Amino acid sequence: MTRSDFQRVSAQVDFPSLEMEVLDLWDRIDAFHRSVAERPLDKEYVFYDGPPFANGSPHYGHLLASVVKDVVPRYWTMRGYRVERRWGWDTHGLPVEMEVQKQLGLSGPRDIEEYGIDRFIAACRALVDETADEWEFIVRRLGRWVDMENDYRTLDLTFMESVWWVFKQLWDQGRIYRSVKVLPYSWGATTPLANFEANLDYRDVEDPSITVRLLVTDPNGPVEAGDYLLIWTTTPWTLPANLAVAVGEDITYARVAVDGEHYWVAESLVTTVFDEEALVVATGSGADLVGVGYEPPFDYFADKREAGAFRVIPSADVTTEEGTGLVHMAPAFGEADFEAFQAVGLDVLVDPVDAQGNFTDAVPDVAGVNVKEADAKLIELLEASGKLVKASTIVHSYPFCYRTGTPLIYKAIPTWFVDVSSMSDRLAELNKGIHWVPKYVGEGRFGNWLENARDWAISRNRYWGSCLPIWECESCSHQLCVGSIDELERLSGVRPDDLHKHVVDQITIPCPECDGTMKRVPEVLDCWFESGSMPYGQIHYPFENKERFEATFPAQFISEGLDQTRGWFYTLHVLATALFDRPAFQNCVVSGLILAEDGRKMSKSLRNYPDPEQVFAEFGADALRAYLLNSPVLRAEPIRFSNEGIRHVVRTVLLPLWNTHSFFTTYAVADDLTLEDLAKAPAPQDRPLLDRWILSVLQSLIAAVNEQMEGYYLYNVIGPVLGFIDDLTNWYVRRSRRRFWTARGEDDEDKLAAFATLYEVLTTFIRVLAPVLPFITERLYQDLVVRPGADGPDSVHLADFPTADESLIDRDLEEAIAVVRRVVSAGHALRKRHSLRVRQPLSRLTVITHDDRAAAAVRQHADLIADELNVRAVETSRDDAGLADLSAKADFRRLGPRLGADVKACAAGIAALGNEEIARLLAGETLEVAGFPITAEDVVVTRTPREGTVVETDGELAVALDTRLDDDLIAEGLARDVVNRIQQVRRGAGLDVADRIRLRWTTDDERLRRAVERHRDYIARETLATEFVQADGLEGQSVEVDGAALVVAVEKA
RNA sequence: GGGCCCAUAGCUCAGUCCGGUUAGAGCGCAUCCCUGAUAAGGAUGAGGUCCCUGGUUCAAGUCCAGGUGGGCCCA
Repeated sequence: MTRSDFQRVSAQVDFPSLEMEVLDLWDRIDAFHRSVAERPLDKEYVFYDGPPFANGSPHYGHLLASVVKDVVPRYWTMRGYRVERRWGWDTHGLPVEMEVQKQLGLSGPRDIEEYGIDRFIAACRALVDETADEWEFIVRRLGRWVDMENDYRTLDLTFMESVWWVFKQLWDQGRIYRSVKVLPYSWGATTPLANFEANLDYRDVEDPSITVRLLVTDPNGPVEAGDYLLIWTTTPWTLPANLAVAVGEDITYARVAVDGEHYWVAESLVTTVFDEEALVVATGSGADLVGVGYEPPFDYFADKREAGAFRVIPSADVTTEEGTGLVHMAPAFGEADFEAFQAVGLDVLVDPVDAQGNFTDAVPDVAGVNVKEADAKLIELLEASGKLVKASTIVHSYPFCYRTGTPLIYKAIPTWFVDVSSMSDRLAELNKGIHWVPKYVGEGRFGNWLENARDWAISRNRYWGSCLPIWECESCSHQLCVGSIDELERLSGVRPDDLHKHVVDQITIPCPECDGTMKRVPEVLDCWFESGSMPYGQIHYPFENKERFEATFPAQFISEGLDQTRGWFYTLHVLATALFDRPAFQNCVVSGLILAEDGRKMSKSLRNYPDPEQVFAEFGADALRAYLLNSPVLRAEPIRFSNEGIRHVVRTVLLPLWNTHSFFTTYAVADDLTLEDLAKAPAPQDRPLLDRWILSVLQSLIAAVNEQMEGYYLYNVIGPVLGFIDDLTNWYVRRSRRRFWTARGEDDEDKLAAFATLYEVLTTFIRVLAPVLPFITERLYQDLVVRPGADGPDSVHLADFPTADESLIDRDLEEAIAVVRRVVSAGHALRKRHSLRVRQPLSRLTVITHDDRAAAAVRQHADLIADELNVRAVETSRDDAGLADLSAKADFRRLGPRLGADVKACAAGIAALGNEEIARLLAGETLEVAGFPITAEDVVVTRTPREGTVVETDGELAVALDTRLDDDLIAEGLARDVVNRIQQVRRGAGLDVADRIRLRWTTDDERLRRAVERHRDYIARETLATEFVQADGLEGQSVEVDGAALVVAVEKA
C-alpha cells in the first residue's frame, strides 16, 4: 500500500465519462452557485445573455455562443469578480406562431381569430414551455454555467411591463410615429408577412406583360408636349394607383419617332421595345426628364395632381435590364416605389385595394373585383382609351402565400416607427466607446449601419408578443401611451395580471378629449424591441431594482453571432442611446457562422454535420470548446466544422496534458511522494536550470493568456497554450524523466525539485486552462490538489486565475534553451542524414557560431546537449575551419532606408563576397562594398555545409559531429542497444516499470560479450536487474544487437 | 444593387495592422528514430503562379486602384 498522497492515474482515459463525473461533482458541491456567491458583492462583472428563441432545438451556433458566454465569465470569476449569469428566453415572435399554427392547422389571422386569440396565445405559451428541457440538457453537457432557475423570459409580466416603460420613454421623446410600410401581403390570410415568409413559396406563373403610353402634358427639357412616355408592367392592377414615373438620372433616354408619334424609352432599349426600324430623333439624360408631367393611365385619382402626382421623378433603382427604362410607380404597392417618393419628398399615396385583395369603390370599373381578376378588364379599358401599346404574357417567378396558396401582393400597411435616423450621429459617437472583437465589425459593418440608420419599424400585425401600449379614441383619434400597469389601472380602472393581446385589447379608456372610447391599437411589438429592452426587462426596471440597475448598467460583456449586428446588438444600442445616452455594452465578441464540413450551411435534411450529442459522446465537451475557440469563428469568419478538427484538439491538448498527469502520479506513487515531501523541495530559484526554465515559460504563458483574455481575443489563447504543452511534454518531461525515478537517498534534492516543479506547473497550468477546459482541469485539480480536511477551494473554478510572477521569468534562460533546442534539432538532423543512430555515442559535437550569446548558451547547457545527442563532449568555436561555406546577404531592413535606390548595387556586391571577406566582416572589419562601408551588422550570414563534412546548419549556426569511433564508443553503443532490447523483453513480459528482475544472458559473439561484460553495471542499473548472470547454453529469448544474437531470460525478482 | 468579410502547400489555417529579398504551422503523405509517458512520443523530407490585372516603392503575400470567385447581412 502506497503512503503517497497521490493515486496513480492510468494513461488511458475516457474523456466523455470523465466529464459526466465532473458534472455530478459540480452538482454535489454546488460549484456554480458558489462560484458566484463567494465573490464579493462590490466587485461585479456584468454579463448579459442574448436571448435565444425558445422554440426549436439548440444547434452548433447556440453551442458556440454558449462556449464564449461561458469562457469569459469563468475567466473573470477566477479573476475575483462576481459574475451573475442569468439565462434569457426570447419567447415571443413569428416562429413560435408559425409552429403553433401548423400544430393547430390554422392558416392565418382569420383562422386564429375564429379559433380564439386567448386559446392561440395559450398554445404559444405552452410550446415555449416545452422546449426548455432540451436546452437545459445540452447547456449542462457543454459545461456552461448559467442560471436557468433565475432566468428571465420576455413573456413574464414584469418583463412586459418594463417594455412598456421603454416604449413610453420613446413616446415621450416624440420618437414614435405611425406611417405606412409596404410589406408582402397575403389576402388569403388577410395579413402582411415577414420578408422571409414571402420567400417561402415562389412559383413560375404566366402573367400579363403590357406596355402603356402616357401622354406628356407638361413638357420639360427635350420632352415636348404630345410626346409619350412608355412604361411597362406585369401587374396591370397596380396602374389605377399610378402616381409617378421614375427614371434613372444617369440613364440616357431617346425620343423615338414611330408612325408620326414620339415615344421616350431608354436609349439602350430602343431596339428591344420597337420591333420595326426605330428612328431616334433626340436624346436626353434621365435628369432632363425629371419634372415632366403626364396624363395618368386612369383618372380615378386625377385630383392628386395638385399634391404633385403624375410627374417624372428620379430613382436610383431604375435599370435598363427589362421594360422601357421608365418605371411605373404605385407607392402603395411597391417598396421601392414608396421609397422613391419619400426620397423626393412626395407625400401622396392611394390604395384602392381592401384587406381581401378586392378593389374598393374608388375604382368603380372594377369595384369588388379581386386585383388579379381585374387585370383583364383594366387592359380592355387601356386599349379603349388608346393607351395600350403592347400586350402579351410572360412566365416568371412570383411569390405565393405559403399558407393559403394565394398570390402575394405588396401593399402599404399602417406601421409604427421609432425615429432612429435623427439620432444616428449619437449612435455612431457612442459606438466608438465599445470594444468590438474583431474590431472591423464595430467600425465597418456596425458603424456604417449606424451612420445610415433608418427609422425602425416596430409593429407587427400579429398576436404573440408584447403589445404596443397605445390607446386611440374611436371618435376623435386622440392617442395616449401607457407606461405601466399602475397607469393603465388609473386610466381604465382595470388592473390586468397579463399584458398579452387577448387581455389588454379588452381594456378601454374613456377619452379625455371627447366623450369617446379609446381602444388599444391592434399591433404587437417586433420581438427585437424586447431583445433590446432586456437590460431593463430582466430586472423589472424601473419598477424594481433601481439601484441594482444603476450599478450594473451597461454590461461589460456580451457575445453573439455576426447576424446579430443588425439584430440584438443594434436594438440594445438604439434603446440605450435613446434612454440613457450610453452604450448598453462595453465589450462585444462577435462570432462567425458554423458551416458543415463540405462548406455548405448545416442542414438537417442534407445530414452534412454530426449530431452534437454524438460529438459529446465521442470527444467530450472540452474538446469541442477548445476546437471552437481555436478556430476562425471567433474572428467572425466562417468555420467548417469537422470531427477531424476536434480529434486534433484531443490529440494535441487533452491527451498530452493527461499523459503528463498520468506520468506525474505514476512516479509520485512509485516514490511514495507526499505533499509534505513537496514542501521540502528547494525554492524555485535554487532548482536546476531545466526547472527554472519551465517555470519561467509558464509565467510567460500566464502573462500572454491574461493579456489576450483581458482584450477578449479568445482566438489567441489556444495558440500559446499549444506551445507551452510542447515545451512541457517534449522537452521538460522528456529531459527530466530520469530525475523522477531516482531511488530514495540517491539525489533527493534534485528529485524533489523535479517533482515540485512538475506539480507546480500542472496545478498552475490547469488554472490557466480552467475557463476553456472546465472538465479535465477540474479532474486534475481534484486528483492533485483537493485533500480531505485541507484548506483551499474544492473546485478549480473557485480558485483564482494566476497572474504572472515576474520574479520567476528569466528571458535569458528562455532564449538560451531556444538555442539549445536549435542545436539539438540540428544534431538530430545530422545523425539522421548520416545514419548515425542516437544510441551510438560519439566523441564530440562542435557548435560554430559568431554569436557570443548563442555560444555562451551552448557552453552553459553542454551537459544537456551532450545527453540529448549522446556525445561525450560539446564544444563551441568561432572557426569555420573549412567545414562550411559562408554566404552573405544584405540586411535590407538596415540598408534599405540608408541607401535607397543604391541598395540594389550594394546587395549585389554583398552577395558576391567570398568566404575570406565574410570572415573578416565577422571578425569586426568594415569592408567597402559598391562604395558603401559595410559591417557585420549590415549583412545576414548563412552557412552551408561543405561537401564531405558532417555539418548541419541553421542560419548562422553550424553544428559539426566528430564521427570517428573507437572500441570504447562502440562497446558503449552496443551496451545501450542491449539495454534497449532487454527493456523490450521486460515490456513483452508485462512487467511493471518498477519491477526488479533476475537477468541471465549469453551470446556467441565475442565483441558483444565483451561489451556486455564491460558495461554490466550500467545495463543492470538501467534494466533494474538485481541479478545479472552469464549462463552458457541458456534457453531464452534471442534478440538481435547490431547483427549479433543475444539470448536473454528475464524473470521477476 | 449596397455594406462588411474571405481567397497563401492536396486539406484546415497563421503571417497582411507596422513592406525587407529563404512565406510558416497542423493534418495528410514518405522515410526514419525512440521505447521507464507506449492503444503514446519524436525527427527528417517532399509539397507554393501567396486569386487576377495594374499602380506606389530600392523592395509588395503585406500598401493603393480595378476585377474574378466565395460567405454573411441588408435591399
